Amino acid sequence: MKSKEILNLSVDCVVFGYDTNTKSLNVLLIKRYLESEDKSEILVDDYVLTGYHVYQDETLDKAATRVLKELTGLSHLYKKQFKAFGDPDRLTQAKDLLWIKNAKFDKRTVTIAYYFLLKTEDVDIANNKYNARWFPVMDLPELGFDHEKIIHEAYEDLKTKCLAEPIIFELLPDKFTINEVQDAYQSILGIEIDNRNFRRKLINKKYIIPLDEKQFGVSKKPAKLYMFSKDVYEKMFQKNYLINI
Amino acid sequence: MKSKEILNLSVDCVVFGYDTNTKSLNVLLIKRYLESEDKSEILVDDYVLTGYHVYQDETLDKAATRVLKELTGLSHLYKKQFKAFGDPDRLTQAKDLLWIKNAKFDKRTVTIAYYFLLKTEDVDIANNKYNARWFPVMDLPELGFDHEKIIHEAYEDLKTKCLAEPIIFELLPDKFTINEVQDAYQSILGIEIDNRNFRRKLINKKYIIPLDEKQFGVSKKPAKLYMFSKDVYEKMFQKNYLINI
DNA sequence: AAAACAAACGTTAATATGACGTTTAATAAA
DNA sequence: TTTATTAAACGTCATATTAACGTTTGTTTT
Repeated sequence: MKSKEILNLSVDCVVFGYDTNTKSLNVLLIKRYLESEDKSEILVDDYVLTGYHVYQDETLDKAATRVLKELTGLSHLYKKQFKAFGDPDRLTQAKDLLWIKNAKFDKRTVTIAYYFLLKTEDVDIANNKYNARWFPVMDLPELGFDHEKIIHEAYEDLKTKCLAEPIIFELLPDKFTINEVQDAYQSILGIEIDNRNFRRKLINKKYIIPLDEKQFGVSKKPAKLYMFSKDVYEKMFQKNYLINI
Repeated sequence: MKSKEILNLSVDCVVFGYDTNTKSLNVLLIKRYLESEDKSEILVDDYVLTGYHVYQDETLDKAATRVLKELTGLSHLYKKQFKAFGDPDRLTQAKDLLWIKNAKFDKRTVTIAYYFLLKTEDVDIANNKYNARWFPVMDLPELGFDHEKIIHEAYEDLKTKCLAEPIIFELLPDKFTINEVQDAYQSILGIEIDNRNFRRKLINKKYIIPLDEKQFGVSKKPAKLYMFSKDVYEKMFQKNYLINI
């Protein structure tokens, strides 16, 4: 007979926001700050991902979408369920013991981790009820629980997916320059790319549509704007079975 | 305040076994057969993946490894946690209702799904206490619960991974011919590959080591044997940041 | 009008791929 | 013992892609 264990089931959302101006991939985090009852002691003072208990009759995907909506006000973003974290001691390490003793998490908590892709500018950070803040993925603050690990695994998955699918455009504005795409790849993958080769490669793609528009308000020669056509991409697309080992 | 819900937490294992002789990628399944108490009715008669409740103090990875060991007797195989399935109604569709009414699964069951890679021949199927059987992934039997979906998603993930990492060798014997590798790719990806081009490509890899050995017992010109050196692969390996969109 | 500079275009060699034809070495049949 | 058969293994060539550079163009700023 199976023993019934009380579990918590939650989703956690790694919200990746790319900032075209600073060329930085950021993660949206909320403050976890907790004082002891007599206010003599700060129990925890760090940042965490947003996540929440999955409601009784809710699918995992819906729970993640709900959490994201509450945090950012946004829906219909690129979403990926990338890993479940459910080791029995995952919330009971080191300093988090204090939090646990506060009886919030007395049982194993399994969290289904998702990541979302958007543009940093699309989140109205000033009016955010959770006081959420952006942090560059390369310069994260002190993180609670195992959330640093979760972010790290999300980032690894994102990097792999960037190479195989045109999800970079989920991170860029609808109209972008070739150099902005290059900057995004460079920043996210941590590599240098030759501009001339990259430009040629991108312009030759049928689903990169040149617009009759240029940047304006820039202090040098303004660059031509392009857009990504998901439509064209999907229609022309036939899986490229290149064995790249 | 969070409502506490009783949950079942389980792991499910998609065991992929490749058969070099039949050139078939197979999945290891066990029979689910259940009669009503008075034996007047067959409640369920189909196949399912092996899975089990995660023990109280067990990590998810260990639970999966334990289930695999009990099923196949094997350890140290290629393993990947690829997706969590936890929708509230996932075990309560159609005919599975009978099973549910039998009160085995009265609550939401979240399952963390893994897949494993091995050679079909490495499992001693005759002495398997669960009466496990191999089924070609392209010709699966009637499956219980949402296990067809789970297998399908595992297979899709495997195909993607095959293109980017040399995991094909997890499915092949230690010593193999070039044509056996080609057959494996063709069978798994469902494509045709030109033998002369494929051979050239593979032989040029430093981590494909030619052996001073040939096949024997074959009725035509015996082929040269090779092995894959994970060691060489990892040492020479520097991530190939080819943006393939 | 000139300087500054990013945007945009161009060149060439090396490498990889795709689509084929040919030779070789083993067993099986004559 | 020779010959046929067949998969293994090798070779060729045209095209495509990549890497590594140099050059020109078109704005804005001085």
